[in-house]
Amino acid sequence: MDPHYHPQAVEAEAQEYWEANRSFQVSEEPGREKFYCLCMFPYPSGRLHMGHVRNYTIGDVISRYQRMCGRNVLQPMGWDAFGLPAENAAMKNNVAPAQWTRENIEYMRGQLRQLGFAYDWQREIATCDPDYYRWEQWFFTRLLEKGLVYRRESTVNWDPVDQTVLANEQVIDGRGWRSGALVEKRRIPQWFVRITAYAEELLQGLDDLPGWPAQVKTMQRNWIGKSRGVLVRFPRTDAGEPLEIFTTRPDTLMGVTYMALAAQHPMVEAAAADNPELASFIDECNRGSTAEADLAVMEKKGLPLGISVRHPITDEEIPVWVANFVLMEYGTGAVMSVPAHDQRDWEFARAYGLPVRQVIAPATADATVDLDSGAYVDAGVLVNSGPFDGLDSAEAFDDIAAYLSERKLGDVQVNFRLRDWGVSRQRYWGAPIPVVHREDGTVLPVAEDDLPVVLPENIRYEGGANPLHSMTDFLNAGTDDAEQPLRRETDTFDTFMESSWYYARFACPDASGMLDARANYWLPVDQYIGGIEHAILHLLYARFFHRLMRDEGLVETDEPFANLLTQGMVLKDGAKMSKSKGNTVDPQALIEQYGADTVRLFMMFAAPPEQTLEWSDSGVEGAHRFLRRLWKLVGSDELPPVSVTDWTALQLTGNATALRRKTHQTIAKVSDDVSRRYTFNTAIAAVMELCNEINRFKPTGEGDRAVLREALESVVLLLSPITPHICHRLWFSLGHEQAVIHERWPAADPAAMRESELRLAVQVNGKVRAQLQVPADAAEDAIKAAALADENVQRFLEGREPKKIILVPRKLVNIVVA
RNA sequence: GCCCGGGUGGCGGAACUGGUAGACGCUGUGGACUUAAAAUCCAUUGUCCUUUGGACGUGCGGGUUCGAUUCCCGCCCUGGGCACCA
Repeated sequence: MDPHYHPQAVEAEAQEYWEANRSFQVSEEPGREKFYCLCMFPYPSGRLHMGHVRNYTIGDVISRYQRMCGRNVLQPMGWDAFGLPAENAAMKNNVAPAQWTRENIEYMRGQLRQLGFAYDWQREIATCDPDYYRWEQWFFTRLLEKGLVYRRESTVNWDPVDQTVLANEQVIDGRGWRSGALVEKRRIPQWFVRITAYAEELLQGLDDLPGWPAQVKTMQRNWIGKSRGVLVRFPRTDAGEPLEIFTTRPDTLMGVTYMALAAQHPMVEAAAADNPELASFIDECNRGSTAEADLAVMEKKGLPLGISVRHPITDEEIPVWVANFVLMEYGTGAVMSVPAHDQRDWEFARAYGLPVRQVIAPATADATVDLDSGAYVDAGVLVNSGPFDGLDSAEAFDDIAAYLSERKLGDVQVNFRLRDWGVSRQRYWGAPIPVVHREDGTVLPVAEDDLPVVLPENIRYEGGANPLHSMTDFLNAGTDDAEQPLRRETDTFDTFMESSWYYARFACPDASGMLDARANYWLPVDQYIGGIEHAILHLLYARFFHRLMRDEGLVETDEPFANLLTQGMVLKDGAKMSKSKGNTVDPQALIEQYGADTVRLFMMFAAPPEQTLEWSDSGVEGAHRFLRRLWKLVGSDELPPVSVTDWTALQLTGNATALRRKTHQTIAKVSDDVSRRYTFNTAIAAVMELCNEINRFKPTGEGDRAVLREALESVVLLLSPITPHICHRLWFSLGHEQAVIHERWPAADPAAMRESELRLAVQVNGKVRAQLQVPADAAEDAIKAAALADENVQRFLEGREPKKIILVPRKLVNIVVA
C-alpha cells in the first residue's frame, strides 16, 4: 500500500465504487425498518457555502450510521430553485433567471458529488421544474375550492421610483435599496392561506414532537401566540359602530384612560377626511418599511382623533387616538390603553400628558408600586374599580367578562398572534399562481386539465416591473363560458410554498399525481436537519402544509418531521457568512487542497452541530494531519484479519487488556454520541484518543496482535460515516473483501469495558486534596478509611473530626469538617 | 422593542443527571531527525506563588448547596428570528 495518503485518488476511487454499484439508490422494502434522513435543500445561489457543507455532512454521517445499523436509508437531495437572488443576478449579469439557476444547480451538484454524500440522485427535484410546481398549483386550486385560501388586501413595500414591490430585505433605512427612494406602504389584493384555521392543531401538535428541540417548540408556541382575553365593545359617543378591542387584561379595564388605533383603522381614515393634520400623520405612518422589527423601535407617536367612546362600565368619555405602534394586522387594529399597568401605554401617556389611573395593587405587602417611574404590570388586587374592588386579577377577569357579556358589551375570546399566510408575490421568478381574472374583477381558478401554468423561462429580465406584465402570450388566457376575455394572474407563489412539501415529493418524485402510496412508506422524515434560522417560518409552514395534505388524503401522518436537528450558523469574524458581508470561505478551495474527508472531518470536529461555529482556517490542517496519521497507522498493518471467537480464552498482556478496554469504551462512546447526542465532535475526539493509545501499543504475541487488529478495524468502522472515502480504502487494505459501507456498526462488549481499578478524588470541604487508587469493588468503609489515611488529607483536616463524609460512587469522596 | 439561544485557557471546544474544570485538536515554546528547510516524532503549554505543594480561575453581581461551568435572582455583551432573504 502507498505509504502516502493521496486524498484525490482515494476519493475518486470510493465515489466511483458507490456510483458503479448504485450504493445509495433505495426503494420501498415493506417489512424492513426504514430511515428517512433529510437536510434542508439548498437555494442554488452559485456555489456551496460552509453552512451547506456543515448541514449536509451532518445528514450524511447520520445516514451512513443508520445504514450500518441495518436500516433502509433514504437520503435525497434537490433544489429550492425559485427566489429573489436569481432576479438580482439576472439584472446584474444580463442572464435569464432560469438559465442562471440551472447553471448553478449543475455546478453545485458537482460539488456535492465531490463531497461524497450518500444521496439517491435518482430522486433529485428542482422546484422550478413544471413537473414539480404543477402539483402545488393543483393543490392550491383544491384549497381554493375548500375555502382554505382567500383574497384580500394587504400591505407591501412600494418603491415609487422603480415602480416595484420590495422585499423587507430590500428596504434599507426606509429606502429602496436600488433607487434610494423613500418606500411607501401600499395595499393590494393578495392571496392568503388560512393557517389560522389550524392554529390550535399546530400548537397542540408540538406536544407530540419529543424529537424536536425544546427551544424550537417554544419559539413556535410563542409565534402562534394563543391567548385568552375579552373582546370589548366601547360604544361611541356619536353615531356609529362601537369600537372593538381585544385585551388579555380585562382586570385592568377600569384603568383605561385612552384608546389607540392603527393608522389604517377605518375610524382613523374616516376622521382624517376633514382633518389635514391627521391626514398628514397617516401619510407619515404610511412611509417606511412594513417589517415589525422596524416598527417596534420607532419613536412612539400619536394624535387625538377628536372622537371619543364611552367606557363600557362607567360610561365615562374616553378619547380616541391614532398611534404609529398599533398594528392593523393584529386583533382588531385597536387597543385599550391602561398606562398604569402596561409599560408601552405608560410611555405613550407620559409623552402626551394622558392620565395614569392605578386599578391594580400588589397582592403582597413587599411589592411596591411607583407609577412615576413605570407601569405596574403584574397581576394583583383591584382598587379604584368600584364594584370590582378587592377581587384578585383572575377573579376580576371572570367577573368583568361576565358583566360585559350580560350587557352585550364583550365576550371571552381566544386569540392567536398567528396571522394567515400571504402567498402572493409580485415577482417573476416563482411558480405562477393558477388563477385568471375576468374584466369585472372576479377571479377563477385554472382548470386541472390546463395545469401546469408554465412560467415562460426565455425572457429578458431588466428589473423593475415583473416581465410577465408585458408578455401578451402569457397574459392572454382565452375566454370564459360567456366568451369574456380572461387575463392570467402575474403574481407568483411565496417560495415557502415549494419548500413546504418537497420532503414528501422525494418519496415519489415521478408520481403521476401530487404524491402516491410511496409517501406513506417513507414519511414521516425520521431525521430532519437544517439551520436554526428556519425554526419558525419554514418549519411551521411545512407542518401546516402536511396537515393540508393529510386532509386531502395524500398522507396519513399528522407531522412531517419526527426528529429535528437545528444546526448552528457558520460564522466568520462574528458574523454570518454571506456574500454581502464578503466574509465567505470557499469550500471548493479546501476540497481541492485537502480532499473532502478533511473538510468533512474538520466541520464535524470543530463544534457540536447545534452551536454556532466560528470559522478559523487553522484546524483544517490538523484534521488533515490526523487523516495522514490514520493512513499510516492502519495502512501499515498488512497482516490478514484475525478472527477471534472467544476472547476470554486468550492470554492477554496488561497493555493489551487496557487497549481492548479502550477500544470497547470508544465503541460505546461513539455509538452514543452519534445516535443519541449528535455530538460528532466528541465522537471524533474519542477515536483520536483510541488512535493515540494504538500508537503507543507494541504487540508482543498472537493475542496482542488480535487486540491491535480489533482496535484498528474499530477505528475504521467508527470513522466511516464521517470520512467515508479514506475508510473505504483502508477497510480493503485491512484485507476485507466487502466494502465498508456494507459492514455492520460495531457492538461494544461490556465485559471488555470493565475496569478493575478506579481513581477517586478526595476532597476536604469540597477542595481536591488527593487522588485515590482503589479496586473497582472496594467497600464504602474501606474507601473512606483510605481517604482519611492520606497524608495530604490529614494535613488539611488539621486534627478536626469529620462532620460528614460524602461518597459519590466511582467519582469522589468529600470529607466535610466545620 | 418582542421571542429563542450563546458567553469556559492564546484559539475551537470537553466536562452528558449538581461531583476532580480545561478531554480532543489548533497555536506557541523547547528538543530529536536533517547540510538546511518542509514533513515527522518527543516534551511542554490557564494565571499567579520560591517550593514537595498551594492560591486564584468558567461574562459581571448576589443566592441555594458539603460541593455550582451546571440550579435560582438581577445585570452586561453577543448570535438567530420577527411574517416579502432563503
